[in-house]
Amino acid sequence: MFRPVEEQLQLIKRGAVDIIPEEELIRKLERSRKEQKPLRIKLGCDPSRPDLHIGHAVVLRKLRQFQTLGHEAILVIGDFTGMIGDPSGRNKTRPPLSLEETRVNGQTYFEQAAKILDREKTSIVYNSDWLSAMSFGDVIRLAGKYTVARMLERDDFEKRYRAGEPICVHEFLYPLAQAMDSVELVSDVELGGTDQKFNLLVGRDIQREYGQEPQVILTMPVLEGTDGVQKMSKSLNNYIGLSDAPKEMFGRIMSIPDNLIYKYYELATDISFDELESVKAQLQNPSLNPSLLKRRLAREIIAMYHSADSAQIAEEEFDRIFKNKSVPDDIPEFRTRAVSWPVIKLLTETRLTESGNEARRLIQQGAVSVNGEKISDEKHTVTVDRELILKAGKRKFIRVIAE
RNA sequence: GGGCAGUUGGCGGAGUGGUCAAUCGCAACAGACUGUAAAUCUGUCGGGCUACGCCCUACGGAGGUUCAAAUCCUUCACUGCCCA
Repeated sequence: MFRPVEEQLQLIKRGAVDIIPEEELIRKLERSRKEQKPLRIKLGCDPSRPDLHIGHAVVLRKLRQFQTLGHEAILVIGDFTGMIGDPSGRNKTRPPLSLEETRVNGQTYFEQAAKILDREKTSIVYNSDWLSAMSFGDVIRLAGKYTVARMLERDDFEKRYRAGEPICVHEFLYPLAQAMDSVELVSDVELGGTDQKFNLLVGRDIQREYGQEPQVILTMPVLEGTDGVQKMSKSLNNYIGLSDAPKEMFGRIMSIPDNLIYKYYELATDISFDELESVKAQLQNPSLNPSLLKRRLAREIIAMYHSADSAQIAEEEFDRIFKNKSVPDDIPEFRTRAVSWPVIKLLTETRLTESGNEARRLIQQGAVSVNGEKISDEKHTVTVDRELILKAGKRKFIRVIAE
């Protein structure tokens, strides 16, 4: 049933940053194979932002690999911890959510995660099930097992503390709560991004405190967003969402900087080791246009979450708009009875621009056109005969139709 | 409980009575160019307008001083640091 340990290890290590400690993982794998008993692999997720992107997918895909190897995937929806607000990787306290909100988000989360995981073989658990049952006394006893100095070892806590930024006491409880999840689930391995390393390690200590064999931790790199610098996240608007339409995905992938191409291939696609090597070699070849590799990357990713066909359609659409500078297939419509429209009014009314001033600015910058003809006079009046295409900037179009 | 410092536009961060819709950096947007919605360069970046000038709203909240306040005073809220 289980493949040889060496073979398993090769797949498990792909892309991983840390496996701590690796010998323990090997021991666990050996035992699992001998006893024909799958390892329990835990992945916690934060339901405060339920829109998954390919950055989340990196670690979900790792969980999927464990499933493929026959191990048991446990997805912990942090509905309870969502109420605390994990400050990992952020320098600010997050606003807490209500339990209901986190439950709803958790469901949404799973729906999207199911694009990657083997739906039938994934256990979904909500940590409010056990955490909300803990009494204040339980919590104090738990808190007694860790020290403030150790908490302050965590990089972001330390930074915030030094910078004189607020750290609330409840934030210290987050790693402990997450550790209790591991105790409750008796996890063998816990996955996470490198930014989760501290939390995962606390899990080991607390499991030991509760008389369990500590979990092995495995961290995956954090994927930078389309800006190429910051961690992919929705709030920075540098993400590629798993539910994004193919066209949207294509554009966003094309906008990543060249130096991220390899990383994306490595962490976000399933291409083989050999192909990865070939991508690396091609990137080093100065006569080869990197945009070709980006195109292929975009097609690979879209094929995973949509289909190969929609990937091709998205690529054609991309060329039509940006290479040939023509109008996309389906654009929003605006119906009107009025025949004469001052351009500025039409731009604001159709929501192509936020304000009149913005409309004026765009006209001055030569970004506005009607049926392909540039409008340079901000007092211009547009006559809506039957229909026309209004364009503001390179990505905003609207079809204006006379009623 | 006491003392000190702080709260500025999406973010970071200048500005200590008029010349401040607020230097600068990042992000964003536009144009040019290109190998792509990369990079680079240039410009824009609160709202409204009868528009090279005018009006409105805005520098944590409320009130006050003043011809005039982001800038001074009072008070409330929040945050950090130090002492207890």
